[in-house]
Amino acid sequence: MKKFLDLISEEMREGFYAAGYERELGRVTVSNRPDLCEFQCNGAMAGAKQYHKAPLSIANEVASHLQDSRVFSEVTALAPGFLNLKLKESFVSEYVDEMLRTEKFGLEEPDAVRTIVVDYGGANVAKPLHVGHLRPAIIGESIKRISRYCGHHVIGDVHLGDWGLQMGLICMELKRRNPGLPYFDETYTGAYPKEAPFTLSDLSELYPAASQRAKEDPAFKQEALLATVKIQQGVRGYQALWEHIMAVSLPDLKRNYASLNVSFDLWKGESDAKPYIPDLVAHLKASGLAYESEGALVVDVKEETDTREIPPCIVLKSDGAALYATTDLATIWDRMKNLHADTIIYLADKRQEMHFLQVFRVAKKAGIVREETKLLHIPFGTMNGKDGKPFKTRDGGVMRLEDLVHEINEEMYHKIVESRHEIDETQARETARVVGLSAIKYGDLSNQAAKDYIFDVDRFTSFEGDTGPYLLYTIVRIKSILGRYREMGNQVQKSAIRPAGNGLEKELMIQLAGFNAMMESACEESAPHKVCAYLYDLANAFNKFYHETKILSEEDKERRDSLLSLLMLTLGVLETCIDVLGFSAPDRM
RNA sequence: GUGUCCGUAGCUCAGCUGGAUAGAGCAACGGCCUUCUAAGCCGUGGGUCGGGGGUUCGAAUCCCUUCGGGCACGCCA
Repeated sequence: MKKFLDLISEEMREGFYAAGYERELGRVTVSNRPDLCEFQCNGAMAGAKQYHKAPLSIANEVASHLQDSRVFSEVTALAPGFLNLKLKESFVSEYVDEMLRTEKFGLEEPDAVRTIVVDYGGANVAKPLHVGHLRPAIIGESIKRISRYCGHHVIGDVHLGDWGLQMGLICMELKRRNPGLPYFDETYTGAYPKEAPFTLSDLSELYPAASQRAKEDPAFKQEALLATVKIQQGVRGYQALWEHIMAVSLPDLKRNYASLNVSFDLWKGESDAKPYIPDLVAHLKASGLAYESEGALVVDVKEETDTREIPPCIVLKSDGAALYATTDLATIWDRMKNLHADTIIYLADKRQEMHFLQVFRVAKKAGIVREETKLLHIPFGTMNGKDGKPFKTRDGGVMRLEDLVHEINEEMYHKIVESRHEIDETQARETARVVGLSAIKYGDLSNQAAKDYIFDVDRFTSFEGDTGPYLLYTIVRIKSILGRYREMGNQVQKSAIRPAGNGLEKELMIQLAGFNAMMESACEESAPHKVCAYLYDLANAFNKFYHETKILSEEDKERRDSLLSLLMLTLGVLETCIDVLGFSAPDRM
């Protein structure tokens, strides 16, 4: 289906053309004065200069040519040259009626289907997931779902951080505590134990300890760097330890991501890029781009138009070890060769902007990707506490993701039990989980990704106003009406949606009509927060309508059927939107 | 220092390809449940859009400048 606003603009363009002006001036936008009109066109003011005429007289001429429009019920010219528009009830209801009967509510398939790889930005396997991992997981999941819904071929890759210095640090901290372990004995040739010499909670303590020590003790850091090289070279004992770390971490990571309703098509990591590194390095050398500088292998990436100094991208460290840029480049190599990616989207902290700029430039210059391949870094801001400083728990540590989810679920559970005494324990727990997830995800996604944001548990657990639970509540209300209608012995079916019976109904329809345009732009811009804003507006429009309009007690059968169909459409659109955001609604709450 | 992002109501944020009276939510205050879930709806108060210039018929939005903050700037990720 054509987009609603495009249809309206087309009509307006004809108006301009009929009055003797160029069509392009007829662009229509949503009104910013809802008290005056539903839509507006500012083309008369834009065209005033070009035609040497007063904007108001242009507007008047255009308006006079649109008096018998099938789209507009009212076209009013107003000083200094606004065209204020109201739509015909029938035009709106016909569009919405067609949405109800069209696949994906009228969202068209893309002109070109792209293969999009979403890189969730590498949760570190060296430590349990903490609240800092919330954003890439939630935003990445949503971008994946939005793109997929819009018809693209999308592959989500968790891309674990499993090959860097953090692994070497853990090994050395372990060695410091247990020097006798066979992994560190290079003459040892026997089999290594099957069980890891540490548990998950050991791991969560080993890494911060090692990281701290490395800062204070340069010798320790040197050892860790060396250990990292050994891991990368596949030295037996270190390889075995690496496997232990993975074996201990992975189940926990999977469990945590699952609890967020986040899933991946690929569970790859930086280490999976290993096989492509030799080819990559050879290619960079052969192409003449890579050269040795201060012992390291680097590629220049600065460009004429740069407004600042862009340091060269280091491809291999002077000790021969791979680093972040190496594995990222090799991973791009892999994704181009084996996945045939058209677009790669990276979810990573905005502090990594320079890194991605360098990597992307090397990939382009070296022809690892095609000229038209899109490499996109979605930077997100730092998560701060209420004091505006990086978020810490009361005792100064990082808050584990698991604890946050638990805390929110508890809060939701109490709320549910409080309002519905008859509900049984299991059901209340399950509903709490579903509602809690909406609170976390919507709370995160409704903020613009790139900004720093205040992490406030109180805000996440509140359920009034612009929150996930508010949206679910709206959905539950609609489900409840449709359910009641079925209980009365009726079948819910798609009847004709007839022209709106009141202003609030019409506003609801207009909101619904904006669905396809919104979804397309959210996809184009990788902007889940646009879906959130739309969802909130739609839920608002529905709740206002709901408050004024009795549906089941409507006497006129045709009108009642029309209202029920409008409800079905609203429900469908709302559920589609929350689905692409990565959460779902219960039947009751 | 250079670059970059940001500064909008008491708090958290929208709005930024220039448009008419700058919007939500929270918090405060006041209404609405015998009627499809009140996690809702309606209303009141609250703003020099950091400051100053400029472009324009028109600027929160574009340009310049200034102040304040975050972040990044070669072998971490």
